[in-house]
Amino acid sequence: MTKKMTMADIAELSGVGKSTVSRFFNGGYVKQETREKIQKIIEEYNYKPNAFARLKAKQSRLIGVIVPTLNSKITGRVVTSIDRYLREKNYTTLIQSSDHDIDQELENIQRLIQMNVDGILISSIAITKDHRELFAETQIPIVVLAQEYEEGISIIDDDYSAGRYIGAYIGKTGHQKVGYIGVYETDVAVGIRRKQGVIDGLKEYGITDLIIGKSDYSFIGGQTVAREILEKAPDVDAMICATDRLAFGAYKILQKAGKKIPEDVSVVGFGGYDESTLLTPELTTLKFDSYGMGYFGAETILKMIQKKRVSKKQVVDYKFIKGGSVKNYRCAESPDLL
Amino acid sequence: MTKKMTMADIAELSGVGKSTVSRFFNGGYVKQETREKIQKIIEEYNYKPNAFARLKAKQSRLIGVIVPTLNSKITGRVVTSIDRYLREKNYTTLIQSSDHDIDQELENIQRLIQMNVDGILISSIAITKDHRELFAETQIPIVVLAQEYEEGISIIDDDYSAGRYIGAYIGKTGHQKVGYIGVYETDVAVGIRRKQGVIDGLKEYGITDLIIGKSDYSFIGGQTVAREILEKAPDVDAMICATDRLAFGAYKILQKAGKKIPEDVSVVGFGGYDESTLLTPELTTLKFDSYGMGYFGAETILKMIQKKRVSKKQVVDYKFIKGGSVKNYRCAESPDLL
DNA sequence: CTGAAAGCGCTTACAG
DNA sequence: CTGAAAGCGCTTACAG
Repeated sequence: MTKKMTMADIAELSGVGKSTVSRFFNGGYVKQETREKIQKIIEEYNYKPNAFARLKAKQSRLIGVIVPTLNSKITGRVVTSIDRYLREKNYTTLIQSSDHDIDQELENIQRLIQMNVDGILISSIAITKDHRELFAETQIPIVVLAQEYEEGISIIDDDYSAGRYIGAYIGKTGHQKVGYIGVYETDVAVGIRRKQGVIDGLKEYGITDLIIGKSDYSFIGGQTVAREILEKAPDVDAMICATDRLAFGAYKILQKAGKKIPEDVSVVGFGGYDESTLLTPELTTLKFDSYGMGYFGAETILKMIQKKRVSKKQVVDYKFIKGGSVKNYRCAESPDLL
Repeated sequence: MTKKMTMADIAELSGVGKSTVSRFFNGGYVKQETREKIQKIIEEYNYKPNAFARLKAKQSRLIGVIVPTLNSKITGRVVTSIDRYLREKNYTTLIQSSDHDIDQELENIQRLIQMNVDGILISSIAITKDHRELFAETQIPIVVLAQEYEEGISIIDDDYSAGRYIGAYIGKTGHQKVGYIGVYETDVAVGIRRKQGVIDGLKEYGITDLIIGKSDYSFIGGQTVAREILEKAPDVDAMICATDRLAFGAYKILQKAGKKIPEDVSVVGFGGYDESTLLTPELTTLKFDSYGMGYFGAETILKMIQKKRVSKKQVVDYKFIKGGSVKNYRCAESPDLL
């Protein structure tokens, strides 16, 4: 393959028409004998068809994946999972990052549409009116990841239920003064639903007066809000953090302030990063099935392409991970009761 | 844009020929007046040309980026940086993950070549004979990231020097029995050069007898090797880890074994992840400039496309990050001397 | 089961 | 400065 081979070259070398070579690749009728001749040439020259030249094809076998950032543990897991699934099924994954910028995200959507992808998986931090308009205009199947999307298909974490679980856990263990480090409400899944779950979970145990702060998704942001909470409520005895990374920020600030975790302040997060088990004490957290989200997302988009039936909304599982960062006030001598 | 617009549509709507619209996008001669007419229609319909239909174009304005995994902090930084630079310059980044599989990586290279990308940035964990053959066959500019590539252009971390720095640091602080948690030697940069630097740095201080273990890049791998070292040399007083993630594994094992860091065993890594400052004690480590690597890689590939001169090898900087995981035996009362 | 021909959405000499 | 025409590497009816 010293020069780039084309389908015409392969056709000539194998002594067949190029339509036949095309059919060979797209699963059309080709006699076994012809098939073998083509196969031989392809292997000899290591030929791979140019996926982008399939201008007229109904299917491009290209799937676009849009992520808010390439810098996140969770995103890494989701995309890895998608890519594995799709590659297995002979699709090519086109990954685009929006770098937390809505305009860039909209641009990415348009670009992928123009690129004639067969489907788009989008993990957005917020579905805006512009998104809805773009989605409505196109025929291309779209699956929204991690955010609920009423007008279409989505795969979501069970944010409300997870939040409620954690809220109840903190209530049940006898905490009194609770701080919440959340994210902005443009992110409906995490900023609203997860938070609401936490609030409702706490309410079950009579805790209604919590201190709520908001942050972006950064380590620094977590620190800033933790500091604010500590100033407003020096007697805070628990910090619930919308993500593990925010919890990392809380750890940092609490340590600096000379507060012991969990003796003085309990900390809990959402995420279940590997690193969390290394903290002292290990972070109590809740792990969403990110690989599952990627898997179901990929599976669903392929089903949609094949016009199969898919559920409007699929909810992926989560798992509670008990670390040592939450104190049990109710039952100090047997903390494993919970 | 209820249907997909084509250049022909835009041409018709603006009352010009489609060659003119094409020229508009590619910086050819277009009269100001005509330019405005086209501009107006484009904005109205929010048209974006289909990057994949530029079959005949000399330039596709597509740059392929191949990474070993999407699951790494460092890779995330590098790719984010590349994507920002390229987007700024109006190029589209096509990210492909090899998922630590050489065959998949080779496939990715071929696929990108067939896709007619203008250039390829490849961060490989190993350059094999197959790589060299593929690279030699194509005319497409290629920049290798993180590995030295004698036959071409590369951007590398200064692995030897960094290793030597750390080795000398551990020697200087008076350690005696040193374990090294490295990676396999197929990864020349980390598996060989970084290790050699460590060995030479230690030698400067008379330490020649170290216990060397090898691992993949995983948390679990780090644990396994740390355990082995501990068995072989219960009196080990320092563990040098080829990456922070491996150091995390070492922390885990040492904690389990009841060894205090750094009183009983010092630990040091390479990476400089944010999380490392959260460990107790904070991990002493060395941070490579991954954003710089992405930036220089992107800059270099564009220069190559424009047939400008580029250096064969560019070395990105590193920074020593002093945590609290290394004990200074030489001068225990003023540990900040170093 | 196979090939010639038209067409996908764009770019590029070329003639004006 | 602009447009008609040919061509990029593929796919798809269609006729055989």
